[in-house]
Amino acid sequence: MPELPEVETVVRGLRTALPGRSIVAVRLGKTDFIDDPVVLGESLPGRRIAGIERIGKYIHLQLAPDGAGRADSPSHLIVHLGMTGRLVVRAAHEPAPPHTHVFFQLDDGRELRYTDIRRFGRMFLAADAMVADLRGRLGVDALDISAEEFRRRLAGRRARIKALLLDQHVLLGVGNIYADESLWRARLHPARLAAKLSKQEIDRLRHALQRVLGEAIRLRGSSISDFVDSDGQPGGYQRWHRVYGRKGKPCCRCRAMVQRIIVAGRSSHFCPRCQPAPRTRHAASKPRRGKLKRR
DNA sequence: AGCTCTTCCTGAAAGC
DNA sequence: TGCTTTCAGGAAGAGC
Repeated sequence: MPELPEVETVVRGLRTALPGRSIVAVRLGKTDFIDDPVVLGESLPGRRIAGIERIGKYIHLQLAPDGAGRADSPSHLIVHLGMTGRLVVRAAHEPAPPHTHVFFQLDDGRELRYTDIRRFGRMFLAADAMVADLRGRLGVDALDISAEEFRRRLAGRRARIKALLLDQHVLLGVGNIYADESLWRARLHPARLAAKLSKQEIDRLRHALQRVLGEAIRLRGSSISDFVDSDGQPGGYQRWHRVYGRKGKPCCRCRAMVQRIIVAGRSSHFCPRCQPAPRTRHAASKPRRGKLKRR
């Protein structure tokens, strides 16, 4: 599933292939994941791709100003890969895999293709203001966030740390795999409440997070089920997962059995020995004695 | 504020 | 063996 390292890998690949190319034609299959497929199909032909960047898990294709004089046409194509989305550049004559729903025919005989089995992805055209709005609603990129900013965003939050790591309004780019891997590395239980983490624990978590993300980018992402880069190649970081998908296997640090529980509605993998569970109020509280307050 | 549940979707894996 | 059920999850919205 594409998280920050996978999206970064795709963006770097697209950057070697797309800038300077123009979109000649657009062919669409199923379009229920596209905000306005008609406008997308009509306004992209003739547009030149100027650059590609990553906004969290979003892929942002910047389009050069419209040569046809339609000055008001949106100049940003935003793509979110969801769970199973793939953006691949291929020669136009090569057969496309099943569930390929968008074909951007390029002026060099190749095609940028969007394939998405489950169609959890999103695709839309955006004007400048919409991109600014998107950025404003989202948190700070997990790779860039400073220690101070990370502490500030977790301070006083009574949510579980796992929930906050996944919350794109807090931190950008982290999904289930890298949340679990970072928490293992920082030796923090996923159900710990953010407000109860010490400064040292928060700093340790940020360090673990950025290290895990950096290593994953170096290995071109994790391919669990569907992920491939813009050349169609899988990543390599899945071989280095320490807890994700390792339920029942020994912890790489202490040999205790890796467990899987649901935290914040997400399956969470952790080592019960390295990542001690928070004290629940239940277990800690003494039976109530004396008179109960009337209300 | 933050939790749980639901929805979207398909294919793999588990269960019978 | 072959069918049915369950599960996975990013994000948003509802309801509590």
